[in-house]
Amino acid sequence: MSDKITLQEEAYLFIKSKILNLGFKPGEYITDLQIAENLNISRTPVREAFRILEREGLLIYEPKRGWKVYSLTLDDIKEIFEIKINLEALLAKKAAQCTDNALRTELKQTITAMREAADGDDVDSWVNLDKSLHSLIFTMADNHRAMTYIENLNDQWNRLRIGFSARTGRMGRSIIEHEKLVEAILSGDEELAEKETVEHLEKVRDELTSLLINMVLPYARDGI
Amino acid sequence: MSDKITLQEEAYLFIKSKILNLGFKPGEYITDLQIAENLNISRTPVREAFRILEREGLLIYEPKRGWKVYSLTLDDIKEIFEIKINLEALLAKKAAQCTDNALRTELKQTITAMREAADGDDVDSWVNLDKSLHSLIFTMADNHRAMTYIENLNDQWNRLRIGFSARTGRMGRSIIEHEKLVEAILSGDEELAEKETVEHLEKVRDELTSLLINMVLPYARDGI
DNA sequence: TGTCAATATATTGTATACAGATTAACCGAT
DNA sequence: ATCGGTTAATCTGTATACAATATATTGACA
Repeated sequence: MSDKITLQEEAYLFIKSKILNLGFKPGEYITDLQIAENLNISRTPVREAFRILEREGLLIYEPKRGWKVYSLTLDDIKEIFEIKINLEALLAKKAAQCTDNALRTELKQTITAMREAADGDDVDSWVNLDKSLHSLIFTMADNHRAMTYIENLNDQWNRLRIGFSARTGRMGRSIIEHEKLVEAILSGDEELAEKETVEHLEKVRDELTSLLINMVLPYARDGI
Repeated sequence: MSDKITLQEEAYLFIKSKILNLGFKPGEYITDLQIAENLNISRTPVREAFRILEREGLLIYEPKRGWKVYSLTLDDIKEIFEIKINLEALLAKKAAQCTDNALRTELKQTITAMREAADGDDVDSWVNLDKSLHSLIFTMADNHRAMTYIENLNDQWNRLRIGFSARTGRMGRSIIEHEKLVEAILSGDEELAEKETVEHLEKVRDELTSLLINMVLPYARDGI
C-alpha cells in the first residue's frame, strides 16, 4: 500500500536510471539543486544519492567543478571486462557444482524459452529471459557479493549498447553460446562452463571494443 | 599547507578507522548524531559518510533500527575469499606479464627486504613491506578497479586479525610463499604466479576460518 | 509488584538557512 | 570591440530547524 521509499532512494533511482538510459550523458555535469528541483525535493537526499552513485562509478566528483556523469575510456572497458570475465567464469564454475534440482529445472526451462524467443525474433522476451538466466546462474553459484560486483560492472558499461543497436544480429549467435553454457552447467562440467563463459564474454568485449573504436569514439565529443 | 579535507571526508575516515580497528565493534549501533557530536560537526556530512560506508559493506542500515557496524558470518568469509582469490590470481597473472623494468627491480628489492625483516623478526617492517609488495604487484597488473575491489574486500575482513594475533608464526611461512610468488612473476610464468597466489590465499583463508570456528565464534556475542 | 497508557526523549528524514568560493554577467575605460 | 574589474548569480559544504516516528520513561491503577 504505502510506497515506503525514501526521497534519498527516489533520487538515487532517478539519477541512476537517467544515467543508464543516457538521459544524463557521459561527461555531463549535474548539480544537486537541479535534481532536487526536478523531483521537488530538497538537496539533502540528493547529495546522499550522489555519494552512493560515486561509489558505484556512475558519477565522479571533480573538486571545484562539480558532479559529472562518468565517461568511460577504452582502458575502463578493458578493466571492466577483465574483472567481469573472471568473476562470471568463477560463478559459472560454481553453478556447475550446484545440485539444487529446482534451480536446475528452472535453468533448463529458461534456456528452452530463450531458444523459442530467438527463433521467433522476440527481442523483448529475449532480453527478459537473458536477465532471468543470468540471475539463475548467479543464484546457483551462491556468491551474492560477486553477483553484486558483476551487476555494478554491467551498470558501468551497458549504456554503451543503447547508443547503437548492438543487439542486432547477436541474438542468433548468442543463443548457441548460452545453450552451450547451460549444457555445461547442467552436466556439472566446471571447466567447460568456465571456458564457455570466458569465450562468450570475450566475444562480447571484442565486438563492443571494435564498435567503439570504429563507430562511437570518432564522434564522441563528451566521452562515452 | 591547507588540509583541504571536507568534514564529510573527516567523518568517513574517522568512522572507517574506528570500524577497522574495532573501536566500533561488529553489531554495534551508531547514530549520526553521536558521530557528529564526537567530531563537533553537524549531522549532514556524517550522513553522507554513512552512505559511502554502507556501499563499502562496513555499515548496514536496518530500517527502523538504525546504522549497525556490519558483522560477518562464515558465509561472508567464504564469499569474500572466493572473490579475493579469484581477483588476486588474475592480477598475479597479469603482473607476470609486466615488462616494466623499474617495477620489476622494485619488486625484487622489496622481497629482499621482506626476507630480512622476516629473518630479523621485525614485524612492523614486515607489515609495511607486505603492503608495498602487494601494491607493487597491483601496479604491475594494471587494473585499478580490481585493486580497489580487493582493498575493499580486505577492509571487510581484516579487523578479524586484530582480535587475536593471527600474524604470530605466519611471517616465517609467509615469506617463503611470497618469495615463490615474486619469483614466478619475475620469471614471467603466469600460470605459476596464479597458482602460488591461489595456494597462498587458500592457506590464509583456511587458517582464518578455523581460528574463527574454534576461537572466536564461540565467544562472539555480537557477531564478528 | 506487574501492567498499561500517557508522556517525554531520541532518532531519523527532510527542508531550509547561510557563509565561502567560484563562475557568469555586466559595465565603463581604453 | 576588448580588457579589467566590480557586482551579481550559482553552487557547494555545512549547520540548523522541524515534523514524524520510534523508543524509553514514568506513574497510576489493578
